Amino acid sequence: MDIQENPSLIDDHIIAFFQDGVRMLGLPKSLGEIYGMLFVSQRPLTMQDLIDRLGISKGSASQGLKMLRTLGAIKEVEFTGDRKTYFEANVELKKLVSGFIREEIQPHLKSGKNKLSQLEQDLDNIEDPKLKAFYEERIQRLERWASKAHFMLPLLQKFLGG
Amino acid sequence: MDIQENPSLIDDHIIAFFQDGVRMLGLPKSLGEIYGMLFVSQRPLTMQDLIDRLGISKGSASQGLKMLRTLGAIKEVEFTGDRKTYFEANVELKKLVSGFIREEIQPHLKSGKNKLSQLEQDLDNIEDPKLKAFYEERIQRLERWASKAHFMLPLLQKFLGG
DNA sequence: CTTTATGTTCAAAAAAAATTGAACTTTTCC
DNA sequence: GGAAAAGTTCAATTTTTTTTGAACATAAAG
Repeated sequence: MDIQENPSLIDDHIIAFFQDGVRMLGLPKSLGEIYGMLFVSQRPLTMQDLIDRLGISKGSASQGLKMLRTLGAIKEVEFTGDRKTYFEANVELKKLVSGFIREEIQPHLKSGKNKLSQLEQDLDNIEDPKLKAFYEERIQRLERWASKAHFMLPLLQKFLGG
Repeated sequence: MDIQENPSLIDDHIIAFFQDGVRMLGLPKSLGEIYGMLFVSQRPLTMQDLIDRLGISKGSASQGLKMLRTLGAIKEVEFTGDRKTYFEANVELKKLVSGFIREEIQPHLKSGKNKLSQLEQDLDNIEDPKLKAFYEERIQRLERWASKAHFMLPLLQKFLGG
């Protein structure tokens, strides 16, 4: 077994934890690495810190930080007399969940709703009543699903927000 | 605007709906196509039906059906005197949700739990009390997240199962 | 036993997604 | 102004995921 400096080992493990975590959510691995690194840091870090420690490119770091900001998963910290922007992790689950819902789930539900309106219009062009009844049932089912998904989001937030 | 046979048009729209739907869940597009096709069919279909109608390969169809079966999203139907296996969609949301949780979410949570045990062990090797306290707080936080995720699943099922 | 229909498997190909790095912009400092 | 530091952008590349299709299995029918 290797002997290794402890904080570095535990940091690696936490970063790996987030690498997998974001994978489950369908987000790129580098997002997890960056967030994990910030999560486990006692002080805010610059983009260059992340590049050095994680061995990722400038482009990845910049894009990853941008997306994490959009998701509300990190916040910027400015120090007077220092041109660099520092970042730290938002560690409240509530914020992470609401950002994810807003950026990753809502848009899908919205586009799903649009598709459902289109489907309702499609129905008008079906003559055969039997066939029409069948499609109506199916589309209504999809609408019930969409509605449940819609009403579940606030519940999710409430439950994870405490 | 094109004039097109109606059921085929609406079928395409429903199939597209599921193509996007599975994408949101991180599943391959062909799964959505196959499920959508079955969802919108008034009678069970064979693998060959799916290949012909969707224009996908035998391999895709076979693998897709296998995965949908594992997810509990479809069921097999046998007709006496017919060698082929027919498939139909399970259209109860409850079944879809529980299959997805079982196959796609639980394994991730399980592996996350293992990683957390490892992290607790890592803690033992940290000497500096200040540092140790910091890491302890972070790991505890992750454990609270994992616990919430764990307890949310039955809620999800309950809410979506009605 | 041989042929044909049905279905599975998996290495290779194709497609999609993530990452890189070089060119570019902006800001600060001299 | 111009040099240097910090950061962004995006076309090209790499990596990962999905799909294909040919070889293989299995089982029924002649």
